[in-house]
Amino acid sequence: MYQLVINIKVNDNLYNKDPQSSTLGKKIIKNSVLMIDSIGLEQFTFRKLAKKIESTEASVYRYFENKHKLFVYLLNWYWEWLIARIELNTLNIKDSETRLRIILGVIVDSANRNTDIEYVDEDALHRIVVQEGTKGYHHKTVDTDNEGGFFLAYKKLVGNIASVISEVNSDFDYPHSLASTLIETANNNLYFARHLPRLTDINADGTEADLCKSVVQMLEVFCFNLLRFDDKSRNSRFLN
Amino acid sequence: MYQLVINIKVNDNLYNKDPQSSTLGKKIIKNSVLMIDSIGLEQFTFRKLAKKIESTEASVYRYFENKHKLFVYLLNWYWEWLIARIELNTLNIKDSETRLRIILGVIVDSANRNTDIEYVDEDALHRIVVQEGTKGYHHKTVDTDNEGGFFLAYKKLVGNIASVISEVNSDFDYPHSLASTLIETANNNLYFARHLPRLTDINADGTEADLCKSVVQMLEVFCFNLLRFDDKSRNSRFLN
DNA sequence: AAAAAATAATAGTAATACTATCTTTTAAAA
DNA sequence: TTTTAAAAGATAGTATTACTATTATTTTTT
Repeated sequence: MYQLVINIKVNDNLYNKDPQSSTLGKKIIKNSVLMIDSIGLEQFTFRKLAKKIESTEASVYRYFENKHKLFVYLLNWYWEWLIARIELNTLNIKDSETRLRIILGVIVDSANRNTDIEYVDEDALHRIVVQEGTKGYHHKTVDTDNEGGFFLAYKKLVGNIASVISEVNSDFDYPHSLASTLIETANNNLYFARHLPRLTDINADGTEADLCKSVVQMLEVFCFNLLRFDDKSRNSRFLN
Repeated sequence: MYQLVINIKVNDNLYNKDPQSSTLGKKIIKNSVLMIDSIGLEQFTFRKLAKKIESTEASVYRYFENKHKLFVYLLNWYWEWLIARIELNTLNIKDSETRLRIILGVIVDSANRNTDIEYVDEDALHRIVVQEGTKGYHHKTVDTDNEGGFFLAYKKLVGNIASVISEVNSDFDYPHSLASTLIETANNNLYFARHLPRLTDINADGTEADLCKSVVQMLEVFCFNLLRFDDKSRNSRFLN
């Protein structure tokens, strides 16, 4: 057994001063994650954060221009971390269908990890992404944010998954849409199972692990049935 | 040609005083939609709204306890309107596959409508749903909101679509998840095409109508390929 | 040991998200 | 047609948010 220390690099337009470069910076990241997880993005303020870390609002502002940028910073951290975990977990795996299956597992579950960064609670961050992730890009500033490269990591993640999808079935016309849909569907169904159960067929009565397993199973049905059906050569094999 | 006047009924836990019952109330609804569409949910405040309709903050508060409830009210309005449009457009249509096809068209496009309510700009409301819809339930108060019945309309909408899905393929195990995924995927891909094109394969270069058409086409692929493949009898027909 | 950089302490501002109260206008009931 | 009740308007006030600015004190680097 071994643990890999991953160095997560985040787009530097997102901060004034790199939070990974100092103790205070890391404290800001760590406690932002914990606080947003416990009180939600709306209730989270720099004032409350400063109080918790026994620093001052002004000091927090030296790292992040505003709450939105801090939040998008955290999302980027998550996306980069997903990219890294996908890469690690599919290393040396030749068969693209197997790789896609592994990807689905990694998207849904933050548990099966072989990485560890001391100042970020990955489970809390994953909960944040599930609960509030879409607020990062459903925002009036999305276009300028996008120009600033705030969503490059998400695009890269989707691009990577899309290329595996295309390897599995090169005839399929919507690899990017399917990739983003799989990610969003994973998060939505985890959220729905817990809060709005009539919007899903997944149930959240069992353990956390059971829940993840059912979501992965469902994503596999969505993904592979769709891709297999759309493989025109395979269809014609059936039809002949 | 005829126009149907639909009466949209919204859960009365969402307001203090029914906005549909007075001129001021209707003015609040109408201008909330226009303002949120133009400046976004975050920037929208009761103060700005009051100024625009030449009334006072206090008067707005007499109708809605807070911005969140007003927003969820608007979402309910949209969901009820979708339910009504789906019902109208599938009236007398026997074949469930055709019904599902029609549903996909209605979800994506607010244009092909045969209803009209003078005090709600449906296109603006549709844009709001696409841009900010998920904020209605991705909220710390989701559980109490849910107990108050704030999401009954969305659940009903998903339930209705799910039952058509089950009619098309009774073997399919995830009708509710597929229904909610189709709605969310429709909205996401409209949004992505306009703002984050690398997250989708749909392109937004053509007209609004073209965009909608491509999204419907994609949803049809997602939906029917998935359902056809999962029809076990059909598969075995292929396999034998 | 001096200079530079980071942080803390403190203060202040405009805007937000309300609550409260009182007066005037409008609409419904007697 | 009056009376009365409800709705709306006018005005004021509060705690919190989302910042900016300034100065003093530490900490780090040279």
